[in-house]
Amino acid sequence: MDSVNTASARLLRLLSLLQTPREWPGTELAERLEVSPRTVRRDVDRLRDLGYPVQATMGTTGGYRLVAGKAMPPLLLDDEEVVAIAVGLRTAASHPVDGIEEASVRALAKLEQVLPPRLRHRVNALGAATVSMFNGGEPNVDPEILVVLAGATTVQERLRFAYEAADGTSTRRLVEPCRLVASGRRWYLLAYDNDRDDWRVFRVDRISDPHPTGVRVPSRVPPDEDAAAFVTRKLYSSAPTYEVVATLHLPAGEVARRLGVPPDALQPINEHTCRLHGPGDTLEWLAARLLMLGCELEVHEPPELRTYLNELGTRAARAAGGERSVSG
Amino acid sequence: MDSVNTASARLLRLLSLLQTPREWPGTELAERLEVSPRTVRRDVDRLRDLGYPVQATMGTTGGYRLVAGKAMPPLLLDDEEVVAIAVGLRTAASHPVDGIEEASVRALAKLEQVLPPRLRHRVNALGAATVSMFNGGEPNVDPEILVVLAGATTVQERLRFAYEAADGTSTRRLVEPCRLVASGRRWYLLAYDNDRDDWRVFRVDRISDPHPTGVRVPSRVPPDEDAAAFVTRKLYSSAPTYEVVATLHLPAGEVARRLGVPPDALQPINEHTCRLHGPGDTLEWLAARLLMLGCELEVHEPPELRTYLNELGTRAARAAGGERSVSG
DNA sequence: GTGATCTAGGTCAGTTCCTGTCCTAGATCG
DNA sequence: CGATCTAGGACAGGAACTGACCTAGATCAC
Repeated sequence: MDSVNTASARLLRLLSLLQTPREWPGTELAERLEVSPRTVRRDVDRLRDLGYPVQATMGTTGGYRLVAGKAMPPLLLDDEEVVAIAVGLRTAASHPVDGIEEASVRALAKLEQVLPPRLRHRVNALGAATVSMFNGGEPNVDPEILVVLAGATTVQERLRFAYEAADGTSTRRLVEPCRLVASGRRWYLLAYDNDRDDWRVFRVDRISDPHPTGVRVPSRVPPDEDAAAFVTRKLYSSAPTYEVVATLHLPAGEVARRLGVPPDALQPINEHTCRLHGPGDTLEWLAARLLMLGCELEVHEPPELRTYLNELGTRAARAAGGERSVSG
Repeated sequence: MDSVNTASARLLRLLSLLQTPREWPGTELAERLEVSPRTVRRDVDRLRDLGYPVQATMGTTGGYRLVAGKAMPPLLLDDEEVVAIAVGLRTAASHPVDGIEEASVRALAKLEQVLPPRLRHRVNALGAATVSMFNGGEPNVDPEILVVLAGATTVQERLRFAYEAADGTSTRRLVEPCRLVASGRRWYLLAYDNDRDDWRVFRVDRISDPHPTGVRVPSRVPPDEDAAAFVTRKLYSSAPTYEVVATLHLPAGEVARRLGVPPDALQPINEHTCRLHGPGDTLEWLAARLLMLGCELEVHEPPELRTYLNELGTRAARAAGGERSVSG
């Protein structure tokens, strides 16, 4: 049957077994792999030579197990685990608030490339239902599109897509993608626009129907050393970004832990109060983050946030039935 | 140098190359792997025999690439991708709102077992700062603890930990873990308490300092067929869980898409209005989800949510400087 | 259409490497 | 102290791998 390539296939199966969080006696491994215990010992040696540290404990209750080493071994995952990882990566990519956005998308691209269709369906079904609480009216980034863009960027392949401008008009673009950058809660694509013969920054949530042309192009030198800096520079002129100043009636340490902001964004005022000073992307996001701290606070800047909080407050009061409650 | 085990190691390297989102001509693969092109073709055949579909395109621009097949190939990830996955899984495990909580934790356990120390540090540094917006006063679940519990559960290994009861008193427990269950936004451990000689349900966020004893115990038959059902039954008597009834001034389809609730939780009232009827775990969570829809709404049940919304509304208004603005 | 470039795969000989069966040594636990 | 496990050397037969050379078929650029 599948008796092909016995040695390599066995090594992979052995790796898969050893990744289970338990100890495997050599005899049991020999049974499972249908070889002699001596061969198991040799296989373990082979894995060690490959750089994967197999720890062995001696004595009656001993056995083998894979432990943390210098390099990551190939991950052998079952269906459900793969789905869990894919869903996690999708939400992480849709809500870039970390420092690993590009890596998330790369990993997602790598994973989706080899994701069996049945698992892809499950991921889609689950992903649609997830963490949609963030997009308070904001258009969300489609992970599928991100994956396509990331692929085209790493391969340096010409790309065609439809782009909806701020005024609602839609145009078709032909670009050479350079880098995918996350800023705040949004994704941006830095690319050279072949029709306009200049560098452009595209908001990914306005890109639809991306289509790799298959044409690979030589790497064009980006306009600036740091792509992220270029995107930021290009964007601060047009996209609204808010600079928040607020007084929070909560210890600075507590706020730092809960909001995960850099330490220089917080100035302690006294033991129970501190001042927050940092950037924000959307009003909804800012308001939710601040209110869910659960403490008293005063927002000083920007005025738009104060307006929004006022509106949110009245809406919450109306939702609670401030005027008249519903009859039963 | 590392010329050990040429065939197997080469297969893994080939897999790693083919997982990159690009096309690899056979000659280039031969160069990279330092074998003849004929051997590359044979290696590709081997991979195909192992079940990993290598797609080949012919012609001048042709080449090999790994595509989606029936089974997942071993994932070969670089450092940053691993960190991204680990962070994504941690947040997913801390906020179980999907249907794949157990799989997330299993995958996380598998990954953390072999995570090199330097990567572990990066994951810790990033994970601490992430998505802390959710825990509006609620104690958060420590992913590390989840991983330990999951490991002990799958291995059926006795476990010792400190447990803080609702009244604040802390006791040490010795249990045989049976299953880890996610319900709402919380994690629960179903286990047989060896001291009390009975089944108990522990809230994971109240468990600290878990310690596997290394003693493996035969699988005890759980009290009920379905562990989740048992946990639910045990919990509904003590833990507060809310049943929400609300009218939302937004089309039912839009709400379903944004909230990700099951279809039977929504009844369309008219074209622009629908009624939501579903469970919720904490008031903060419910309020945030509903308010971030951005639409007008009325909450009918539970009364606690209406009280909370009222309080939130006044707090938002105060934050906006409803009475008097700050002097400049 | 023609040629270039790529995948696909058969055959064959030399050689490497793998495997199972012995064996002994050392560590650990009850 | 004995049982149980890992660790690893020696050896012989056999399986499998590799490179070289060959032809066939598909695709694309010119």
